[in-house]
Amino acid sequence: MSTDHPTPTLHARHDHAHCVADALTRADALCAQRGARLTTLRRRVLELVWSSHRPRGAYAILEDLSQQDGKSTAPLTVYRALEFLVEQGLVHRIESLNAYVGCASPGASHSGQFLVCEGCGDAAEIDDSSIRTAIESAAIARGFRVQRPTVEVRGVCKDCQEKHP
Amino acid sequence: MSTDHPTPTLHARHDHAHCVADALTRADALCAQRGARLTTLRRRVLELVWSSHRPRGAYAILEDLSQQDGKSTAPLTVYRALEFLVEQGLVHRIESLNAYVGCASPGASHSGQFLVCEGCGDAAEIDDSSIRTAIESAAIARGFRVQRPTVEVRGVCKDCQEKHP
DNA sequence: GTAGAGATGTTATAAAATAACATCATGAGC
DNA sequence: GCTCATGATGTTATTTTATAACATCTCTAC
Repeated sequence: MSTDHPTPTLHARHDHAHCVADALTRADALCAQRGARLTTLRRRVLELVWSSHRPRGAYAILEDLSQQDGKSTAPLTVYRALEFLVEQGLVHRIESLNAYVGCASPGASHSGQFLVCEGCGDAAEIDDSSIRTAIESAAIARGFRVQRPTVEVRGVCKDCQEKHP
Repeated sequence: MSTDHPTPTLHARHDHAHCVADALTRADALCAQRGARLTTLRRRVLELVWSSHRPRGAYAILEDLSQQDGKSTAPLTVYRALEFLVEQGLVHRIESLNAYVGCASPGASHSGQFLVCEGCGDAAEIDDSSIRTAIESAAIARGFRVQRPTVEVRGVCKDCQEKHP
């Protein structure tokens, strides 16, 4: 499932280096505050997840990791790091892509809503309260107790629409 | 990932045989109307998907199929049938489970919203207009064109809550 | 009846995820 | 500082999920 997207556009114009640095700093702070151990490996995996705003597969991250180190790493290593990062709310898993993406606002709510562009592959995290409450209401109406809502909307982002009119 | 759930409860009380027969009849009608070929194989796979209201993995269906026939079937056979059924809107894929479930109202809208119970494993399909419009509005606000919204809500259904208070 | 499209069969392989167990590192308590 | 227990990582093997490439069959339209 190598989804080769042309170029990411959704966030094309921003200072991505800053964006990553920011994410790492917030992760450091959050983990310190919680007494969670953001080890070197986990931090590196987090950085690799953040290397773009496109969800990345575990094996893609694995490759990066292996390449950086020269030696090859086992899948489990990456999966374990990802598991930790997801638990800490630093990374989200995009179910419909079997891939992972950095969380835009760790520490906060976490409804897990994404607009996934078919064009560029970017996944924009949103946190729309009306979606959240609509889901909650629908569930309550059926006596269903919500634990983890997943919203993944496939479509085409603004930039990609402009490119291909 | 063998999610062995105790017993399905969400739809425990209904006449499931009737439920399946109904689904097959509607599928026949829809495909006839569209000129789509609901072959014997595809119909059998549809029936197996409907064997419960729990999403079933492709390989589980494959096993059933092989067992029924004595001879073993190839995965691709099942995947191709499922692909057809999903295209026709007769079956939905639950992304977060890598599994398939019969569509409650084929031919109709198809927003693809599910309440997935962690207890019994049942996936109740809902079609809540306020969820649909909330997603649509959120997308529009960001210039995003929606193609396929996916909503999969993990939680605990009414019956399972009553069982484990 | 025949051609052609679409459906299925067959074999092999890729991609994604986990299991079981060994070893290593870190930090709390002494 | 040392020790031990806990948690993190390494290693090897395997399972689960999904697709590729190509051959053969089977309907349907003509």
